[in-house]
Amino acid sequence: MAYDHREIEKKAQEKWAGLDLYTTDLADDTKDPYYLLFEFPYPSGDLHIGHWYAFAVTDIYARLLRAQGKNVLFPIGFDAFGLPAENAAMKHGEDPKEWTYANMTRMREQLKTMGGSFDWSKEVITCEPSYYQWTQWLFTKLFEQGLAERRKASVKWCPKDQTVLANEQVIDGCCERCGTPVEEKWLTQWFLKITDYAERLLTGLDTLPWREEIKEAQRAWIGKSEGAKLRFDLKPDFQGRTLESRDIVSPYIEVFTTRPDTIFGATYVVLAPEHPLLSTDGLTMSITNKKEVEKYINATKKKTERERSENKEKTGICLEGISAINPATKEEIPVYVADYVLGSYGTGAVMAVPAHDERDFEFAQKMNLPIKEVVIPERIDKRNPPVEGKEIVERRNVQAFVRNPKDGTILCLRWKKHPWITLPMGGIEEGEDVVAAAQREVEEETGYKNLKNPRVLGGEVRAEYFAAHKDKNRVSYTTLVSFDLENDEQVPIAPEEEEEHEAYWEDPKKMTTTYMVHAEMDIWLARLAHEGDIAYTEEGVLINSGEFSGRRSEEAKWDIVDSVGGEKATQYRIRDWLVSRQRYWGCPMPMVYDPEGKPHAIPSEHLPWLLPTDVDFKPTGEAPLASSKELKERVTQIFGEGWTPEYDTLDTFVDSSWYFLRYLDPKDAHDFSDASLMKKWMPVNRYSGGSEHTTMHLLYARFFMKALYDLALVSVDEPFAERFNRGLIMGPDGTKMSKSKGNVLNPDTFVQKYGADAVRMYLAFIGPYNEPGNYPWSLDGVAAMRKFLERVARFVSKFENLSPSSIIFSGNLEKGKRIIPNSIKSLVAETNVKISSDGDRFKFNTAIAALMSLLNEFEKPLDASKSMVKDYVIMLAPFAPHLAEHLWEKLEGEGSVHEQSWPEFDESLIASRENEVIVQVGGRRRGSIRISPSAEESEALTEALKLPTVVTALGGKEPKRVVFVAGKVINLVV
RNA sequence: GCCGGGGUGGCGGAACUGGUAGACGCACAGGACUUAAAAUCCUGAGAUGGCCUAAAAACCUUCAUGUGGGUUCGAUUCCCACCCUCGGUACCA
Repeated sequence: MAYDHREIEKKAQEKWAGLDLYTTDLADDTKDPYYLLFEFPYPSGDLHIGHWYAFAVTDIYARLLRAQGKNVLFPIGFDAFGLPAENAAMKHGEDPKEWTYANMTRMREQLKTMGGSFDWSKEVITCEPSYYQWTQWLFTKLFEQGLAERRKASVKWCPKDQTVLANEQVIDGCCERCGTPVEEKWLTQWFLKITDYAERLLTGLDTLPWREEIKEAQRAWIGKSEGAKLRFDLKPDFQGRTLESRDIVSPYIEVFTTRPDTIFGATYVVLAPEHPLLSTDGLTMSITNKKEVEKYINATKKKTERERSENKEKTGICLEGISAINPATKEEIPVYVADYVLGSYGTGAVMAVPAHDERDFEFAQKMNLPIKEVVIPERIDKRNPPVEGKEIVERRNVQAFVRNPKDGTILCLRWKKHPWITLPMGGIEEGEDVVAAAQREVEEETGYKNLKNPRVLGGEVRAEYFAAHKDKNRVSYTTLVSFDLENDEQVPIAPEEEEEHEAYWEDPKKMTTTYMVHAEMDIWLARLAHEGDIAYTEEGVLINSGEFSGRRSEEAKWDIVDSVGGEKATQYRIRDWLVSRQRYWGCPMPMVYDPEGKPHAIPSEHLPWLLPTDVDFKPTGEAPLASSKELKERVTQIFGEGWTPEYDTLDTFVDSSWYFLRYLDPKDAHDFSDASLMKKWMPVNRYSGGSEHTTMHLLYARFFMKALYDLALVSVDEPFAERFNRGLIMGPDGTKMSKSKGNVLNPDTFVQKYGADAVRMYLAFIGPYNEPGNYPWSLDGVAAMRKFLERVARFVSKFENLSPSSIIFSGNLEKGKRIIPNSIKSLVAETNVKISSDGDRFKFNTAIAALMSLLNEFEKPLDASKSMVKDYVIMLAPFAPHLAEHLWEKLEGEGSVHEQSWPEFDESLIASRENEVIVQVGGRRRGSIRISPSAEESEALTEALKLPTVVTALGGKEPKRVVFVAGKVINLVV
């Protein structure tokens, strides 16, 4: 063992603590501020490899930035409220608070072995009253703004954890934490109105330079759709028949649709089982099959989220006795209740257009409802596009898809004067049936006369093309008809047909959009795959749509909305954020209820509103706080008789939605944070975290920031300028680490054996840190990193006790007055630049590779000076902070290596470096020449022609052309 | 299904805006040191074929960045089609 990591790590950590290196002076104006944030940990008990990956690798960047002269804020804290504390409490009879604090103590110890440059003086702990006082205060501010609202809602309930969950915490119909299928409950709960900010959360993304995949995930989560709200009047009009005034009876059904252009094809209307209209007396009185409808509704209500999503088979029931009027066609259409329509989205009702919506199509097929086509696809032929100035002829066409049942081949035509392969095809004559027309065309063009099983595959397709054989532009409306060949019997073909094309049987695999000339081919292939049973859901040309027929669907959309008296409407998929939790170990909601049951915010002088301790937290389905006598007494004492407490606690995501603001002023007893510091330090420059937080935490934090911005409490409305998602460290077996699999690794073992430096460097070396991916933990990898560090230590030790200006020449230990060659100086400069730029992009793997390469060069042997070696140690310091500190001392460096500024270098060393230029002949590499980057083409050519390999490759010929890219390549084209 | 990543040696990965594919490292093989091992150091290596050999080195040929096409003097990089894989999402009208 070349060095004793235990000793040097301990010594280095003590030295840093003594020098107080990592307490950031937030008021310091002499340096640029840089706020580097990572997601603070939950105090689960033990530091695992994932924590190391998250914190130690980010620490590299913190140290790099400091060396480069930034005033870096790199804080740490604990997201300390949460369910595991309570579960541990129930399992082992511990106190959640004690459990949590014991874990934090343990984790702090482990974190210190990491050598991270965290600023502990700004530690934030969310379960401390001094912190949650401000969580509560911010909540009351949101409440005053009308952004916190109490309402009865159908909520997701986890029967195991005995609590409600936010929509985001339900995955595949199961609880995110424990995997238990969730149930629906109808409860009065608190919501934060994140939907009010949906649009701003969406547009705000455009200004952020985040990776597209993160932004896309958020956009999808917000789920904006633009469409229209349209009214379908009901018949009979039962408005007059309302029995009680509390019924708000609308004589119409309002639907939300993104495709108002398809309204002429709406052949029925569907209500969600939760639709309020279904519980109004007026409506129920008019329904003649009331009992069956009620039965259906009750049955769907009993289904859990999971059961609904498992069984996608559509069910529903018609409301007999009433009907709706399609406002476009004025036709009377039936009204259904079906659970494929969601009560919580849009208006809870849809107009069903089976021809152009897959779900409606499926339902209509099952219920035998009419399917009316109103949009047809449109294609402009790319190979034979319409030619300007030529006559335009419209016609109705038919194409025949004739299958030979014997071998599955398809009847095709090969054109003689044009490079076309087509199906038998032609125009439909006046009054002729499409099937008859198809049959006639097959017979005329191919001679086959006996076809069976005719099938019309969907409706017409509009296409524009130039019919070269007729010298005219055509607008065709084509129908596809499929047949099976009955037998080979043929009639003679007319000579003029014979002249145009020949018939042959083609392998169906060759029937592709590129092989066949038809512009409609992609649509035909889709229809053939579904035997015509497919809804056309895209844009196209309107048909059967009254005055709008013939117009393009997207273009006529809004005119149609106007004509039926509808209005534009925007819907979002995102729901309000449910923050009530029936749990103990969380931030108490700062609310009380007056004797009438009306909620009031607890005034700030009573904050923090302390979490009671006389609580039984066994799961009963009731909030544990309801068992606290003290809480009730407290409320009575402060607010008076008849006032009652709120027993729910806040979702822990509320705690973590603003912690980065508190880091700036963690001890402030008068405010949640310091306004001037927030102005200076926000937004966070770079936020590093896991991809699992892309849609929840990140959206919540952005929402909070925007809401606080509107309250003039903060000065920017986006919290994070940059966001980098990191990957996952897998077990040695390449699978995700989990306790149940028993492949969880404790980093302490590795730290003890190889040292913290080797572990953190291995993690940084494993792959790019700026993109999510999975990296298996490899024992050999850590050992290898340790070997590298030992090599560094051995190399550096050669320079111990030498005078500062000394150099070692060619591995020789003698001192000498030698000049270091420029090549090695350039390499040092290049390494310097590479580490900086790779670090900025979070590509620590290649930065470390550069450090390794440089050491390889130093050891080759080449010349190195003591000052170069000192620079090397400074560049190594962010990656291996302890060893670098040790080596710095060995080199008689002043102070701490972590106080040194990043080595300077001469720019010209990089620019003037002689470049290798690749010599290619005909695009193939034939050698290389060394030439200055400013060299002209002629010089490069002369040099290139000296190469024997080039001479051979040219074979005596003169190059036709020379492509020369200075400093890179010269290509001799032959 | 839809949306978004990604497919490069035995493995992790590298290649900035089209210009030496495989940096750096692991694992592997051979060698040096050693009584031996460990440690350390040196060397080798995408595949294929050829040439020369006792064997190797060196040299050369061809094929190689998921598959098939295209653009280009030149493509891992750009375009089209497809396959696979990972992540997100799912009756959102």
